[in-house]
Amino acid sequence: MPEGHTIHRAARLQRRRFAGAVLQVDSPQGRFDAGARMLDGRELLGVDALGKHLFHRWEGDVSVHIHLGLFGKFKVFTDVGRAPAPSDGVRMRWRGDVGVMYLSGPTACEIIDPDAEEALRARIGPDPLAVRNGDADRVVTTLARRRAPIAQLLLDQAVVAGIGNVYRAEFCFLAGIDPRRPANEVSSDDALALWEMSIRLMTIGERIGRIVTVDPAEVGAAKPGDLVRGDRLYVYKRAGQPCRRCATPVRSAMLASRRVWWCPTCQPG
DNA sequence: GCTGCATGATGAA
DNA sequence: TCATCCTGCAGCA
Repeated sequence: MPEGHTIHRAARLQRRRFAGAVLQVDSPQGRFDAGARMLDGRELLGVDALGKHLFHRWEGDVSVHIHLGLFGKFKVFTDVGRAPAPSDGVRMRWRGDVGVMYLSGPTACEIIDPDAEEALRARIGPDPLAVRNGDADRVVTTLARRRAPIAQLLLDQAVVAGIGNVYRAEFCFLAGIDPRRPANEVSSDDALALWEMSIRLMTIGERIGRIVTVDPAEVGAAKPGDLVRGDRLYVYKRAGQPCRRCATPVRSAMLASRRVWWCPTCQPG
């Protein structure tokens, strides 16, 4: 499910499997009929991701913008003959010699022109999975200037791109910061630590395809991929359960209409 | 079968 | 801050 690591992983896997292939494109659901007709029979040239946005580059200078939103999913089937029938909700389908891909539930699936793409990219902040020079400074500076709760800003895609509700709660835990603390009261060292852990942990998430923030050594595992469900996160959705570090019950609250979790002892206000 | 919820984001008020 | 859109699935009757 879709935080930035999911999108970047999807982009990488789609690139590997489908780039260079001529694809049959349609929209079983019908809501992308016009776009699908335009793409049908073209070669997919490339796939790239920025934050939670993904772009498909097609032969003939056509780009498609995808945003999975909360519900969107890509499903890829390697064995063309054995791909299941698409569900009613499949917005876009690809079929080719190399595989089959179904996209369902996206917030956005649209042909995008260069100007619109440029405008979109301009409002996306630094992406921990696509780091550029100056990104760390930009994030630290932005956080230092804003009074909104730190956890709220970590979800703001103009501030940092790709972090979602799971990672933001986990990063605040690992930094020892109460998620409700105003961002301008977070030290620049802590802000930098948040940025650097987002790079480290989201990179792991992109590689293994799931969110793991718990240090494997803490639960006697060798690597993040070995952690079982239930051991992978410190605070997300663990309200009332004991903190893994200090046993204090994990708390939760709504923050700008999204729920956030934290340990009141490890994350003092 | 129905209800509510979920790792997201937007536009109106 | 609220309503709305997007889909699938767990939990319940």
